[in-house]
Parts: sequence; structure tokens; C-alpha cells
Amino acid sequence: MERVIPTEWFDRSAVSVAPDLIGCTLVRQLPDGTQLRGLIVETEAYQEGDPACHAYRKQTKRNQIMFGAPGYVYVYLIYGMYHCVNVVTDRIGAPSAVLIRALELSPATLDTISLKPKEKPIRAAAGPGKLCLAMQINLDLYGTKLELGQAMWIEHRASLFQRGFANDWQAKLDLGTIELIQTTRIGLTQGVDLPWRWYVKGCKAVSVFEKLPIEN
DNA sequence: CAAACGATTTCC
DNA sequence: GAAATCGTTTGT
Repeated sequence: MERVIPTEWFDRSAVSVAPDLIGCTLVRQLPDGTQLRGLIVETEAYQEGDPACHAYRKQTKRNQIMFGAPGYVYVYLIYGMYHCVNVVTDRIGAPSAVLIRALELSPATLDTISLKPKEKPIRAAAGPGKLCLAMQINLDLYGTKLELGQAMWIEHRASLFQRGFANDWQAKLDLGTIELIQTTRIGLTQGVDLPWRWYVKGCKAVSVFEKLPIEN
């Protein structure tokens, strides 16, 4: 069974894709063939009518990929020093994307990369900027297609590989008993009340813990 | 052309 | 609580 997610899978709203990406595996293939892998444990959706979306105002050089076909990579530089990686979603002409905010890196990946001196391994990709550092994602990946053999692709939940390294929350996810928290997004000045952030409850690789589920 | 800003992280 | 740091976007 093919585990690589096809681009058509992303051809729906970002709000629909974002929670479904939790538990999937982000794969980064370096030029030398090395693969870096991590389970997606936190996502945020950005779409039309959302004042926080980079495509809210108009099409620009930076956001143009969001206006195109789903299943492509949107990378941007934030605060002049970090990168954030998104997956473009929805049909052509419906600018939207899902920001990948945190990964639980595979043991093999942790062996491959160099951790900061005092960094806990579980926190190595806890946050959108740290995630891109760990996975060696930069602007070079802007506009690339998520496809097997490319610089990056995404694999469906619950592969045998995933069971091998995930913490106990993955088993729960397979059983359908995992708790996915839906709450408001991080670090915004606009659209602060839209509940378009999802993360795995109890996962120590998530960027921010304190945000609780939306009431009612 | 100048100025402000930002979907972050880290350190004081 | 505040600095670091720079390409993009917006205003004059």
C-alpha cells in the first residue's frame, strides 16, 4: 500500500487538511539521499477570509504559491532568521495553506542531525522555526511539489515505520482514542480567535502547551 | 525610496 | 521582558 500522500489529498480546505495531517510523517530527502523524518504533532490552518493568512490582501511574490495547485511547499522567512514550512491546500484560486508547527523526530533522524548542546531530543523540532532548522528546510524548497523522490513529501498515518519510534500517543491514534486538541493559533495579531490550531494532547514535542481547547 | 512589520526563538 | 535580524509589504 502506497503511503506517500498524493497531491489530490490536499485539494480541500486548509481547515479540513490541518487536523488530518496530525500523525502523518513529514519526510525530507537531502541531496545526498539522506532522509529525515518526523511525525507531525501540531498544525495550523490559514485560508480565505482569514486576516492572518499571508494571502489575505492580494497575490504577491511571496504568497503566490498559495494561489496555485494543492500539494506544493510554501516556505517563508520569519523575523529575518527562521523559516516556516506550509503545505498548500485547496483548489487553484483558493489561496490557503497548513503551517506545520511541530514534529516528533524519528530516532534515526535524531542520530543524523546535531542537537543543540542542552536541547532535549523530544524538543528538537518543537516549533515551526526549530522544525525547519532540524529538517534543513529553507527558501530553496519554495514551490517544490510534495512527491516521492522530491526534496520533501508526506506519508499517511500509522505506517509500520511510525510505530517503531512514536511515543504512546501514536498507538492511541491508531486506535482512534487519541485526543486531538483544537484551539486558537500562536503568535498572531489578527484572526486571534479563529480555532484553527490542532495538536496531540500530551505530546511533549508540541510547541506550546498552555493553550486549552475552545470551550463549548 | 523609506519605514514598518512579522504564522519565532532564545536569553537576561 | 526584550533583543536578534532581514526580506516583504506598505506607505509617502
